[in-house]
Amino acid sequence: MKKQDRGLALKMGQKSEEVSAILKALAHPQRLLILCHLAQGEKTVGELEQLCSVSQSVTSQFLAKMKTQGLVSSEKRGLHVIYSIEDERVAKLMSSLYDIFCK
Amino acid sequence: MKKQDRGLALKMGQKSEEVSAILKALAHPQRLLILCHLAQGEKTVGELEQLCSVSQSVTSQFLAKMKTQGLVSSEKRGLHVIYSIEDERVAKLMSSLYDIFCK
DNA sequence: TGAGTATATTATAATATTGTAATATGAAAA
DNA sequence: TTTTCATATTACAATATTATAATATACTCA
Repeated sequence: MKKQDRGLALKMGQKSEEVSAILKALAHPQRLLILCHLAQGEKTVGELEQLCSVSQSVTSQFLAKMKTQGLVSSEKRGLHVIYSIEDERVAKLMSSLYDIFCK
Repeated sequence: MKKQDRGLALKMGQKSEEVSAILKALAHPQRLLILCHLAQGEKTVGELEQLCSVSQSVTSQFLAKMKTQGLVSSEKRGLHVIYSIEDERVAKLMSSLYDIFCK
């Protein structure tokens, strides 16, 4: 094993709880889609429901959990609640996923 | 929404089942660690057990499932079974995760 | 104020994942 | 050929996730 590789494994070991928790949030077809749309800009709950074909309740539950995790943030604007990606690492990850799986 | 962004969302929509299934495989602290070590080169089951502090049974179960998914492959060599990453996209993803979360 | 709209919350059943313990297999060494 | 070592498999209890349906909140507008 090369020196730099040992470093990689070590750092991953320290972070594996945090990183796997984030991956778990993305590890659902419709949550992944929700984040994919949010990666392109803020959206209301209703927009996400339609774009991703997820029920009102599930959309709201998913967003609430991801907000608790600090992955997204929300802002009330009139009747609507607008969500955006809060964790920059999630934004980067979505971009990598696009590069790896969709090009 | 920009044209290129609609493209991104569309492609992600088509792929979201497959991609989220792969993410699910990584979305566990010790499986992530296993893949992190495999990303640095082939390893025996016993090596992975020790490197990741996972029981024999669980290590084997995790590897079996990831093999069924096509993410890793195995080869018997003498007494040992050696695993490696089979899906190049997983290797790329591990590398991206390192860049995003460990730098 | 009252109706309608957008979102959140709760309870719950169905299903999936996780970890443990015990046992099985199969190759190599003694 | 029996033993030992490395890995795989199985059964199962504990826990977590998912989706649905029903209800609640809270804001806006007539």
